[in-house]
Amino acid sequence: MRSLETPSLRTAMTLVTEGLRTGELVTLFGCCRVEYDGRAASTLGSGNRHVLLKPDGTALVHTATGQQPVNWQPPGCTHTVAMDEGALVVTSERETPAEQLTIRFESLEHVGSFQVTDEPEGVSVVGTEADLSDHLLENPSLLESGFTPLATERETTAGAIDIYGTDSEGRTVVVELKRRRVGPDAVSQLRRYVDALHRELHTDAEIRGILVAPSVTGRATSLLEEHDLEFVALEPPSRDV
Amino acid sequence: MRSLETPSLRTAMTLVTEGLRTGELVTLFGCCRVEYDGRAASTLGSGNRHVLLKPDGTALVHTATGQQPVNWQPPGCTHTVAMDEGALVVTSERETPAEQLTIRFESLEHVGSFQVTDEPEGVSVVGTEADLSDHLLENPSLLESGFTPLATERETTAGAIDIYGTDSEGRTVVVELKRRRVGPDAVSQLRRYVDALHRELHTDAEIRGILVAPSVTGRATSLLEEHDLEFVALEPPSRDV
DNA sequence: GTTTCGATATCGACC
DNA sequence: GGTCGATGTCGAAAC
Repeated sequence: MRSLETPSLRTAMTLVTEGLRTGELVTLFGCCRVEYDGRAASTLGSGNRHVLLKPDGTALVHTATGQQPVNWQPPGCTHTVAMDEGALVVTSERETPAEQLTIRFESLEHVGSFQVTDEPEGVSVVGTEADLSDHLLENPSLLESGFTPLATERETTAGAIDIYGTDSEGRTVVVELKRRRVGPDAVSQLRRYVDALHRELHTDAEIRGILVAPSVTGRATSLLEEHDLEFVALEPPSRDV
Repeated sequence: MRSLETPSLRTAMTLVTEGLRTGELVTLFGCCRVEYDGRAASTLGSGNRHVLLKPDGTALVHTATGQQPVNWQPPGCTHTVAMDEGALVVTSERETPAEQLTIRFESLEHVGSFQVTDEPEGVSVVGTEADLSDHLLENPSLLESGFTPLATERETTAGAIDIYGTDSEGRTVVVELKRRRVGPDAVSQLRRYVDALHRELHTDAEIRGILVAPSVTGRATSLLEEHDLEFVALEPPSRDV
């Protein structure tokens, strides 16, 4: 680990170069301009920002506000650093798609380079759609009495159905799960699966489509009624509600 | 600006407390465990991570890999710092929805606090869907000869139509724009708008639905044909293609 | 590689 | 505050 307060740009360049070479995580804070050109294009005028360069090729530029970086480059990019016309220029670029991020520092308040230990295990998240699926498969009556799940991720030409099964009267049931409140997009998704199943099964028999989520918006409710689809309110498990 | 190498946890707490109080951007690098509980729940074992606390209440926890933070808290949260059982504990929490992020440092390699100047102007991005819309409105024949735009963001019960107009034969045209390659979701969106317009106009006359994007996936192409919708290939402008 | 869909999506606009 | 749709969405899994 090495860290420098108010370094000269040239000194910082040496530290950043060495940090990138040895696979460390590099941070910079200072006054810079940023330009991006690739899938879109953007420019950002001079100001103080925090820059994070990861050993996997990720680059992030953060201002004082917002969860998202104001500019970034995804993993797999190549970081380079150089002096140009008195400025410290950090570039991060990739091909496919061709895009380039250029950060031009005119002054620096801090630069650091840090060794990151391997992650022993990743983050484990509870409360996802997969958990909701498990919960429902273990307790099919949460959907309705007599529901029998037959398959998960059942493939159709329109995509994979979350849960596929039958109801107490033997009708086919298509279940689409969402871990949070749903809008029109989820209704359309469910409808595509029901339509696809009608075609594939070559049947005139009723196929029920049921959207399972904590709640539903008004416009989505209208869409559900319009297409004879149903809604069952169900929260993801393992939440301290 | 203040910056400390391998600070004691207690010294770091003082610097972080002061940085949060004065509205500075605070960074920490060290060995920590992270827990989150709220919309979902997650745990992350011990390891070296980079933590960024913004004056707007954003918290970000980054590992060596990935563009996205491994844990985070959105803007508007309240950051607090305290010592607990020999560890430096940073918490970030909010209500509505109730969620809390807890970062427990057992050691620190660096802590810093930086003043961020106001952004004189934000980032300006070129190549968005709005640019594609402007481009098409200025050159309607890019869609097809004889196309006449009548409105943008025309409201329907299903949502707003990107561009609404008529073709050379006076038929109503619904245009849905996407700045990048489209999948089935965009086709469903266009279909909802065309259906809504049929109902609202109380007409049996043909309404054409045209999806405009750089390209389209196979399954989306099938969906387009299935519902008698059309596709026109068009790139967003201002890209150096 | 492409395609598809989930996400603690985030973000902005509008109501 | 809720709703809706865009995003340089990101990320993973299936193919």
